[in-house]
Amino acid sequence: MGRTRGFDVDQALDAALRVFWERGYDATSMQDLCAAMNIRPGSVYAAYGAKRDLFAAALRRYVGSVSAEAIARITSASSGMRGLRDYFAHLVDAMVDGDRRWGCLITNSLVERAARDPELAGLVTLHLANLRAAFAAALTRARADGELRPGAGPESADLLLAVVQGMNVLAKNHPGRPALQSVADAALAGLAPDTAG
Amino acid sequence: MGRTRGFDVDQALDAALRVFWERGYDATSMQDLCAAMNIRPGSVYAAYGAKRDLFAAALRRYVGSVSAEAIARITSASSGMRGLRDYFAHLVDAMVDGDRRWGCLITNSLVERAARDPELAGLVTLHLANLRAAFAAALTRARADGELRPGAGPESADLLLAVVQGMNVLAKNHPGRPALQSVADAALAGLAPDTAG
DNA sequence: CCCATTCTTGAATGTACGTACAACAATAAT
DNA sequence: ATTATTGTTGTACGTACATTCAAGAATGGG
Repeated sequence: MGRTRGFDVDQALDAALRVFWERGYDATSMQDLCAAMNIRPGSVYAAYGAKRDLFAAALRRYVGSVSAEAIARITSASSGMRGLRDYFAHLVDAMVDGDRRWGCLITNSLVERAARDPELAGLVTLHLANLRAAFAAALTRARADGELRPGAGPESADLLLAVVQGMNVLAKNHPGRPALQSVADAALAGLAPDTAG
Repeated sequence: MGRTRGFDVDQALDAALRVFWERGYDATSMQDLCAAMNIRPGSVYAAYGAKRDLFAAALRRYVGSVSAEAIARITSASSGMRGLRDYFAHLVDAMVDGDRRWGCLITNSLVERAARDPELAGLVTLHLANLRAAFAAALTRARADGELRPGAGPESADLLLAVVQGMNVLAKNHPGRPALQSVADAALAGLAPDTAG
C-alpha cells in the first residue's frame, strides 16, 4: 500500500546519467539533476540517496548498458580482427555524431573523481578489466586466424585499452572525424602483418 | 615604491600548480591554495586574479615547463626512434614514481574543464598540436633512418598522441609499472618492422 | 470509507565557497 | 622623517549548493 511512484526510476536515472556524462560530477548541481529528471529533491533522495550515490548508480548503469553494448560488439563479431574494427568504427562514429561527443563517463569519472572515491575506482577498474579481457580474447582469436603480425598478440590488449582511453580524452576537444579515424586506423594497422609493397 | 612582495610569484604558482594537478580544479578550494602557497586570499587575488585565472596561469606554466621538458626529450635524441623510446620510458617512470602519478594536468584539464572554458581549451589544443608535431618529426626522422615498418610514418603521430592521453588516464588508477610498460612497448613495437623469427 | 503507508513537493537550513575589503605594514623616493 | 604607494592580513559578505523536513497527495487493504 501507499502512494505509487510517479516516475520511472530507470528512466530518471538515464536522464541523470546524461547530465553527469555531459557536465561531470562537480559541475552538475542538484538543480540540474532535478530539472533533467523532472522530479524534486525529496524524490531524488528517497529513490537514490545522496548526490554521490546517484552518481554511482548512474555509473553502474552506464557500465551495464552503454559500455556492455560496446564490448559486445567485440565479442560477437565473426572474427577477432573484425570485432576490433567494428568496435573502433562505432567508437569514432559516436564521438563525431553521437553519445560520445562528451567522451566516456568511465574515463571522465576516473580522471575527475575516482582518485578520491574508492567505490567509483572499483567500478572503473572492473570495467577496464572487462574491456581489456574482451580485447585480449579478440586478439587471441585473431592470432589463431593468422590476422596478426608476429609481434602482436593478447598482450596488445593493454595498448588498445590505452588507445580507447586516449580517444575518449581527445573526443572532448572535438578534433573532427579524420583525427579520430587516424588513431583507430593506426592502432589496428599496428597489429596487422606488413602488407606487401 | 611601495611595499615589496613577500613571496616569490613563480614559486607560489608552482605550489598552486601542484595542488591543481593532484586534486583537479573544483576539488581544490581557495583555502587549499592559500595553504599550499603560504599566502592569504588577498595576496592571491592581487598577484594572479581570481581562482580561474590562477588555474590558467598554472596550466600555462605547466605547458611551458613540465610539458616542454618532456617534449624536448623527443626532439633532442640521437635518432627518431630513440627519442620516442626515451619519451615513453620517462613517462612510465614518472607515472610509477614521480610527478605523473596523478596523470597530466593538461589531460585532466581537458576532461574536467576545457569543454566549458574556451581559453583553457585553446591552451590544451595548442599543447596537443605541439606534442603531435614532435611525434611527427621523430617519425619522419625514423622513417628516413629505416627504423619504421612500411605501414608506419608521420601519420602515426595521432596514434601516439592518443596513447599518451590514454596512459595519463590509466595512471590515475595506479595500475603498476608492468601495465604501463606494456602499453609503451606495444605502441613502439607497432611502429618497428617485424623482427625475424 | 477509512487510515496506515508511501510518495511528492516547495521551502527552509546550514554550510562551504569565492571574492571583496578595511586596517595595518613595509617600502623608497623626496 | 614624511608620505604616497603597494603588499599583506584576517575577516566579512553574498551566494550557491546539498540536504532535510513538514505538509499535502495518492494509494490500497480492511
